[in-house]
Amino acid sequence: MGRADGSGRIVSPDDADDSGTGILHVDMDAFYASVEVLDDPSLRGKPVVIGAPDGRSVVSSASYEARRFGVRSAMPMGQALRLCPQAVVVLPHFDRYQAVSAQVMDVFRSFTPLVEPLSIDEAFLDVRGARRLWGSPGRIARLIRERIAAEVGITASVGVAATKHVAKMASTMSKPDGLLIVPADRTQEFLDPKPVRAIWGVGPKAAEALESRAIRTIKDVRTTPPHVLERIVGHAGAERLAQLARGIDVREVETSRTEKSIGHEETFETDVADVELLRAELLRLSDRVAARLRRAGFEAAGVAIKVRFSDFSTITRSATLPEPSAVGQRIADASRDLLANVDLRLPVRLIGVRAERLRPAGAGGVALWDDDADWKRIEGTLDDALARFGRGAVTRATFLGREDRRHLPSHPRPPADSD
DNA sequence: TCTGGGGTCCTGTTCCTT
DNA sequence: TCTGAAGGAACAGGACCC
Repeated sequence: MGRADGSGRIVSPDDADDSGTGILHVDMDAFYASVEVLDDPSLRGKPVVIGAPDGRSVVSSASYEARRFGVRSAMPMGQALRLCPQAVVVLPHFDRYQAVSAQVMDVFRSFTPLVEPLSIDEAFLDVRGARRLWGSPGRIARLIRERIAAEVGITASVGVAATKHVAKMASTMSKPDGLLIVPADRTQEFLDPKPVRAIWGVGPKAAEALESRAIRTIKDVRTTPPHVLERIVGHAGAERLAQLARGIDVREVETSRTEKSIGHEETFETDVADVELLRAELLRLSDRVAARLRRAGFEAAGVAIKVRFSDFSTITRSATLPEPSAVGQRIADASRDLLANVDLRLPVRLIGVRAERLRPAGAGGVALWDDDADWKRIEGTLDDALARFGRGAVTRATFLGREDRRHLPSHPRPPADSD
């Protein structure tokens, strides 16, 4: 979601050149706040702030009326209300946002199957194959904006370009309720004067590091030698920055994505020093994580916990599970073992559980050996296998994941030809 | 002013295996 | 049997995004 207040908005004229383009980035304007206004028209024109009005909450979304007072997403609610005391604070309704999001995504898919949802309120579209049916990318962008306004009742901003990165930058600049087209042969002139902070992936830290070395614009990035860039942002970062600064972005619009982790975390209303309370909270969070794993048909091979102390310092601890699981108690046991090795020198402000290295439940299976080193592979969990062959018959076992192999503790490596 | 909750990706370190 | 190098996996932490 955009965080700016809409000043400095740039939009394309109706007859704008869209040659060489084909990637759209569509972003709803102040999405949560817009949905609340849609559902309660008396909020229209008022500074609306989404979040809990008290405690330790932060702003999830703010209407453009609120943004004019300096209110931004992720700002502590107390600070937001000092900036804009007349703001109407509305508790979030995530189910409703999901439903509206699905409606919007349906509009996208009526133009092209190549839709990559980035989050609840934005997506990339590849419309290069939709020209014959719907017209040029610029025309498709206009149609999409019209249909979202007419059918859903909220506004969206759209960036049109030859690549995902430039399309995303363009939609951000056109906000709110705008459309900005960057024809392919004007990409470099579009990029060059922009601040480094405008590059997707350059946050406050990287921007400060770059600016302290007089690298302030994208043109500066483009003309900085690779080894200098690498010293500032690391190998992978330098390579990515150098490419994006030249308008090169080879990433395709990906229609399917598999989750890599599922987690829950919670900030306590007041800091907690009681270990038993922390352990109880880990069980509750583990149950929620496990339920989501099962719903999604996944098992986790690893578990991580996160502990944030009263001074806001944060640590994480992670471990590999004895075997992949989607059972709350197993995840909770592992989480509690991890917590036992944390130095609880300060009261705890936040605690979280995350299931990592997800794999389809039952996929991969296990390989089992008997004493003669004959081995069999079966689908399912180790428990399934032991039930089938008997505990005594199995002397060695290993999980056979799709991309990796993890060994049971105290079991040796499988034979070299075992896969 | 006092910092949510959901994630992804990258880097450096350590440990294990070959 | 011991040692060291190389490579990979696991782990911890941080930056970043919405």
